[in-house]
Amino acid sequence: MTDRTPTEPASDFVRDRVRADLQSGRVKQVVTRFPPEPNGYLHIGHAKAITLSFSIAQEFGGRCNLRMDDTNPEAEDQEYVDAIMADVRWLGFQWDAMFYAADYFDQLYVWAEQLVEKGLAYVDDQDAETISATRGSLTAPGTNSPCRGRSPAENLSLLRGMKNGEFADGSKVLRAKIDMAHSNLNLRDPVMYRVRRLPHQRTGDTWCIYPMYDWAHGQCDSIEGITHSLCTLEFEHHRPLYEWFCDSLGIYKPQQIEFARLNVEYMLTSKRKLLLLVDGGHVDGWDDPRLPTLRGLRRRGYPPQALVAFCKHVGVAKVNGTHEIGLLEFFVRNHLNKVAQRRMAVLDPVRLVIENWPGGPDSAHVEMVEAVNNPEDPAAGTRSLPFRGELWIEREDFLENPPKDFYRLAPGREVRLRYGYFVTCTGVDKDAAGKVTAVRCTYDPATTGGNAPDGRKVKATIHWVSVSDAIDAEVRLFEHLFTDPDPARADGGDFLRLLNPDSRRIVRGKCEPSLGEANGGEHYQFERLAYFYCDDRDSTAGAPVFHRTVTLKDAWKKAQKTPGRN
RNA sequence: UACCCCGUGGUGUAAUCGGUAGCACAGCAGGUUUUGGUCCUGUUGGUUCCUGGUUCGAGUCCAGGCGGGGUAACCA
Repeated sequence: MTDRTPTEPASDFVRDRVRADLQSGRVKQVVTRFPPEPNGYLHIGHAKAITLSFSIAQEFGGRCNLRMDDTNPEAEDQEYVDAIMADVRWLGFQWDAMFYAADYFDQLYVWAEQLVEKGLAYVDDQDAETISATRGSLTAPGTNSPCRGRSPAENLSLLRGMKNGEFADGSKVLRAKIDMAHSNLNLRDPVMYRVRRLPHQRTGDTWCIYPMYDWAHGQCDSIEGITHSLCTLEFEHHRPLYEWFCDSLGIYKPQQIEFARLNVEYMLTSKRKLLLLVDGGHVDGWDDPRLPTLRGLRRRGYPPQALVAFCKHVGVAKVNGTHEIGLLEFFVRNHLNKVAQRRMAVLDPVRLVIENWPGGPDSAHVEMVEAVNNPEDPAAGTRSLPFRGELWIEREDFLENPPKDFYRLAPGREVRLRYGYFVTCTGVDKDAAGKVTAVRCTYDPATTGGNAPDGRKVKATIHWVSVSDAIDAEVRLFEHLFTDPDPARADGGDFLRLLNPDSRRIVRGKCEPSLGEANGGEHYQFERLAYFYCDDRDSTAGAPVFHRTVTLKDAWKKAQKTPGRN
């Protein structure tokens, strides 16, 4: 951690434990770690684990390592290692040290021989199916392998043979000798090493035997002096084995503490399901803005600070629950409100014609108006915008027959064009089908900048963009990827049926000219609409692409939906 | 039908050694406002899963139920 100043620790069962260990003297300096397997991309669930381990170290003045749990070369790849490092940094965390489980393969092997010599591990010739079949079931005990009685000497020579490549892949495994009838299936002689002739991204062809998770994880933690090994609930049953290995080896034994993984409505974090979405072409890739991957959320425009604030806020417990997506969105809006510059853009344009504009609506007469960049941040300054006799306004900001509580534009009604003038609707043009093609109005030249010298009020202020100055931009409007808040509920591949067909809608927006210079990676608020992120992948010079991050709260729209349904 | 973990308003979480159930989001109602945003104020929701026990006093301790989750890869 870069900042080692202890901050105010929150209160939860993990921190209570850490505090107690510090007080009792069992632990002098807290050391945690984040141990991803480099076989996939990080998602919001990992963000919680990362935030937890890193911030606990930070709060208690300790250290936190990043460790690649690369014990199975099958699906692991350097590409993922790089992506994971980048994502952790993006969240704003810096590890004190970076390690790889593969760095400990030599030590692990030495320890394996020790266990063999102690008679606590043996080489089994049975194949995978047999081992699985003899493990018993949840309710029935397993049965001993015929190889279980081999002598330490024979096991040692067999183990060396495995290591030296004398046996075919899958023909032999090293197993811990514990108890085939144990109620915890993880203790029914778990496999420690398998023979697998695969090049490892870090150790190359050095090894043809690779350690299993259980045989590696605790010892890696031990070597690094991890004091609190935080992991998710499904590893609870592994803790006894984690401790059995450390105890049998007589090495330092870290404290494993399990917590509930993060679940958020409308989001899926299962690696397998995410893979199905990507491989099935249901999304554009691992960084699709609709995905809960960190890379996806980044392109959606979710600021890392908001993600971390959310993760800290939800806390940590042992109950498996699901968070409302609204809470996450609250943190996103909360952050963006303070940092995003405001701009005007019209996404569903209809023409507003100012009949009394000097020289006529389509005259070259133009006036520059000053607009505030961010009312929450005076330092963001102002910009000027061209105002003319023909403007684009949002189609939904005009209603020919408005309900009583609609106070935007309607025949005879006066509203303010933000930073521009007060305009009064004088009529409407429609096509043969009855669709509004233009809204007509007159403006009050005395209301420059949107200020009425006589102090009269208008109920609404609407946004606009000058027709002849507008730039077109591709705008991608995202919604939840699924129609059901709990897509994981559907088992198998069924969750694909819950995909929201409207999760991405692409429109051409009419944007104020300054948006032509938007750069990838920038966050904006399009006033009265939503927060948008200028995509750094698809935007090109002068042709920005905007991603809707999250809409602004909309009291009007909500009022429309709730009372009479919608 | 084995073992392990868990059970506090709609959601998530808090409550020093047992001592009034708090916070955030959401909801609702006002106020401010050149964004129906932000901000400010007020406010509705809980028999702390149930039953019994210990105690002056139980969300907290004990017992028994009920409910939810997890676990049977040569994956992690």
